[in-house]
Amino acid sequence: MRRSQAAAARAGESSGAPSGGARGVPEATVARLPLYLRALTTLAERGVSTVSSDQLAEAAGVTSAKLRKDLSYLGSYGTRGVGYGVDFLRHQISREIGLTQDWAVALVGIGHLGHALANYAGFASRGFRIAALVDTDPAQIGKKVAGLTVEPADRLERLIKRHRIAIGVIATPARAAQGVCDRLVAAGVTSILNFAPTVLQVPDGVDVRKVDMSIELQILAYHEQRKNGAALALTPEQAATLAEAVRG
Amino acid sequence: MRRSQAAAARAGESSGAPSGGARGVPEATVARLPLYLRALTTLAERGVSTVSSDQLAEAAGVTSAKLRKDLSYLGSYGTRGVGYGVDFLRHQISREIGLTQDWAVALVGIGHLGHALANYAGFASRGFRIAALVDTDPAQIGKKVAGLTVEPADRLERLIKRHRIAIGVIATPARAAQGVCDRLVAAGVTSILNFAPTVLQVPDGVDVRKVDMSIELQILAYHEQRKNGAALALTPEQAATLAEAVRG
DNA sequence: GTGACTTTGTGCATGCGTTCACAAGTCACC
DNA sequence: GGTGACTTGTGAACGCATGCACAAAGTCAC
Repeated sequence: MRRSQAAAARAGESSGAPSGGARGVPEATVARLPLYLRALTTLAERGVSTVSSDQLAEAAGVTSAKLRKDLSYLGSYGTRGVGYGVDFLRHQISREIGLTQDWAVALVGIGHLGHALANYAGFASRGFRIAALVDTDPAQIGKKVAGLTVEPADRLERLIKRHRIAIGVIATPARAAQGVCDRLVAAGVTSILNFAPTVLQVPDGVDVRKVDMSIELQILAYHEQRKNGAALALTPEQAATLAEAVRG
Repeated sequence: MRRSQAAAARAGESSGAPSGGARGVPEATVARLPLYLRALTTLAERGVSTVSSDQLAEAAGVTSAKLRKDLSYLGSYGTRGVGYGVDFLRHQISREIGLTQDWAVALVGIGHLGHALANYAGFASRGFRIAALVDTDPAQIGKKVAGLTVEPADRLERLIKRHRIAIGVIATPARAAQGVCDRLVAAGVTSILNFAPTVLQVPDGVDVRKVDMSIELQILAYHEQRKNGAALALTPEQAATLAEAVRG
């Protein structure tokens, strides 16, 4: 049975996981761990060996109380009166997220965005290795992108099995996304990162996360509208209320 | 005074907005409106003129209760016993988000990702118009990308003023992002969409949203780790607990 | 060893978001 | 005009996330 992306992702029901899973880190915390990890990496490169929750929170863009509570879900990795060991904490978070192992990723859709993703260094530097590039466009197939050959779509299943790929990235046009998604899932992929502007339907046990620039822009536009000239774009009701207020 | 991206964005304190703003649509709802809008557009193209909350919820990947509550913040735009008028609702949401007006956008950083963004059709089809392409790389400057000429960075301020740009998109490497952000803000930009893997510091009144593929992948990896072989990657504590359970 | 100081870890309160369940309203059909 | 089927809009309950405030636990100077 298929369920919606939002239903599965939001509810944090990444089922298939042993219920109760470990110590049960809240979803909101999980989403911030990569942020902390990045801040810690920056600090480590700068030669910092110890950091307080205040400093780390500042670097990660959160409050120190939130940071401490987040970290407390992982364990007691700090030292009172001192702070956190940068390298130690970095390792703990890496392990928690699962970055100590290597993740093979399939990238489907080698258009402009696919090219950008294939060449993005941020993947490789974490434990993510793009193991397969796939496209349906005959003009793309066979071409070398970021050191890999673009394969035709019908090899998808074979590639996933051979490279033990668990994560798929969809960078196709919207109309092709659900089909690609279905094939990925059928071949055994259980985590999908979707760049196509579509809601994907997946069965239980498959996680979907989406990255949607158009939606982000629209959210910004909403707030922008309220800032400048809220008066320039009034709803009929607002206009009426304003008119009343002025008269009254 | 500078505040962190997360602090400002999460708290929904898009300050600068008249406090209380309109009827006060919750932030979580605002984030879903674009989803509904997209689903409605698809339905309209298919010739559907009326839709129930169940159907629309299915298409948008949310529950019908959530959808109805979300829409109720905008007003009573449905008809009991019937559903929602597709075109009417579409227009109402568009207006609420602010898509009835044209938004000029500046795109800074014309690398692989910048190219992909400049060519992305999803922007133009909504009310977003890329009005300026800016880069520091001399090799890029002067080139035509998606019909626009790439301008040098020192023209940033002038371009923003001339085109009345309120929204900036940052697609530079991480190390350049904060500098670009500062210049955008200084020139009057009050909404920023950040693709660089960095936490941006901005003053009150400026909204920042980030799109970070590396973080999304890490969140997927976390859940993936719990699914397959949770046994393959045990923490010391988990291993101990397991061992005990087996013995006991 | 002692006292002053620093910083973590956490119980508690608060607020936001989601879900449930149902009254109120609409339509079609007889 | 009345009846039954259907769907919205919303009050109320619940649960998750955040912020606050402080005890617990450590360091450092002397």
